[in-house]
Amino acid sequence: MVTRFPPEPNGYLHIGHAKAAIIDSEYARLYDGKFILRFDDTNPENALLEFYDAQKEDLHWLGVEWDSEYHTSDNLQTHYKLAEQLIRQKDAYVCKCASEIIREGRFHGKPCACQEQYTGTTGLDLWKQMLASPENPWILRLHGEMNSENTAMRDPTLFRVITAKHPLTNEKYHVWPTYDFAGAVEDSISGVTHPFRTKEYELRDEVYFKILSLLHLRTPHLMEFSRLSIDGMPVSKRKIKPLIEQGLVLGFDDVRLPTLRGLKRRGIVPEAIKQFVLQQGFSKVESIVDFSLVESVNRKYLDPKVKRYYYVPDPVQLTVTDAPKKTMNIPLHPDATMGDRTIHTSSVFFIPKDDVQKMNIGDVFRLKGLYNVKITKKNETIQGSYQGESLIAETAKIQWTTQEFIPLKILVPGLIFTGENFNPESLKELQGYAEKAITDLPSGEIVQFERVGFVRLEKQPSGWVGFFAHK
RNA sequence: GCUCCCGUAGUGUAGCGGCCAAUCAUGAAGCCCUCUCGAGGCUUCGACUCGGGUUCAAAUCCCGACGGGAGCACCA
Repeated sequence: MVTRFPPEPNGYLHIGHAKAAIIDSEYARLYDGKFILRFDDTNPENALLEFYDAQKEDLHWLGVEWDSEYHTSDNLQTHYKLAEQLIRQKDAYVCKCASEIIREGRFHGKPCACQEQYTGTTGLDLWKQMLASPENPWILRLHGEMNSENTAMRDPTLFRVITAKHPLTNEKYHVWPTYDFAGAVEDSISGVTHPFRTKEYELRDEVYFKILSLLHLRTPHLMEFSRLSIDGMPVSKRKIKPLIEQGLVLGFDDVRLPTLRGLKRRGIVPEAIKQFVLQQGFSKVESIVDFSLVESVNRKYLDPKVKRYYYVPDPVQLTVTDAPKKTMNIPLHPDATMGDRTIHTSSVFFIPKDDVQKMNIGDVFRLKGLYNVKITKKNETIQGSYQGESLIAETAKIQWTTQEFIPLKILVPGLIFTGENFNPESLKELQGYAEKAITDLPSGEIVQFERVGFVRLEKQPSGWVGFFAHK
């Protein structure tokens, strides 16, 4: 079994690409086959040099590995030869009509005069002229079935002239194959046995098979699956680009976006994406998945292996009047092999306002991992008294910091779209104090802030910032 | 408008004619456990779009309706 993942190098990869890449690579792995990465760079107006590498980086991060890679643009000479063959066989013709005329003809199922005239020897001649000079902006069309009920079969375009400079071939070529032609031909000649694609291409299957059969090329076994969409997280550049341009999101790696870079930045791990995608299976059923499914899978990966720290949102000062000075080694995880951090305490602490509001004078709570405190005064700040170290059942265990804290802002992503509209409330902020120990962590580390959630920490020039992944 | 695809709990998914008073996950509720509101354990809730047909037997096959999605580009 040979599969392939054929992205167009025109942007960063997103969860939808991930689904395709994972399905492709997993099938190949399952059947001990080969998996090819092919850049479908047949439109120089779209392809951008930076994205060849960016997409590879994204795939590496995802944990998708391929056996070989190449660019469709490497093979244009082959495509030209095959085109010639079709023209010679009178299965393709040069069409000089304006695009509106062509559109109308296809709509009504009526062929234009070019179909008869510009094929065979005459067609070959015109084709050569197309190749010779971009001054002849004609197209090459398949002689399909103009009266087919499947509109994709009404003499689709096979090649067109594009003069934009291509990131790899520069100005060497100006006649480029369309998706229909390039996709079919490349799948076939590169040895792909099972090309998977999303089901919006279904109507093009007939074109795909027709092209290959006219060319007497091997026919792969096409398979379709549905697009993966996440509720409130659109994937289309059409929707995301304006947001970036207007400065509403930070970039393609914004934590609210379902791009691989956005997900990574938010603290979603590749294993979770993979498992999530595999869980969806691949059927043709359209579904709009809830992001909570991703969160749940991710949480299960993170929980056993991520260090736990204290973060106090909306801190309120607590002074423990008779506090013993202590030096504590508090474990970073119930799994003791993950080590601990040392905290020196005095009489001053900070605890979350939310918890303070729920408590009254006389209540006893526990500074988690430290000791018990009884509230004696409650104003702007609160005062408490030391109540010993032994665990008391049913007391609230609250996370805390000492005066040795670092202020930390945590960005909390929400759904970036509500229906068709940008959600201006989609990025909230948490202000609070984190224990100093997190500054020893490498930038990019994901931690669990107890009772808050999983957060990816990033060291920026202006200091540490947290990105909330999920509870 | 025309053509194609799809339709199982709130969400995602398994099911491919009898093993289905329908699987698993997620979610919600409750209990247990735990020095977290997380994780783990247990329990509960919750679905075959509708109407016909074929069959001894239908979530599974056929037809129709309804609902959703896609295509009708010189984009992939």
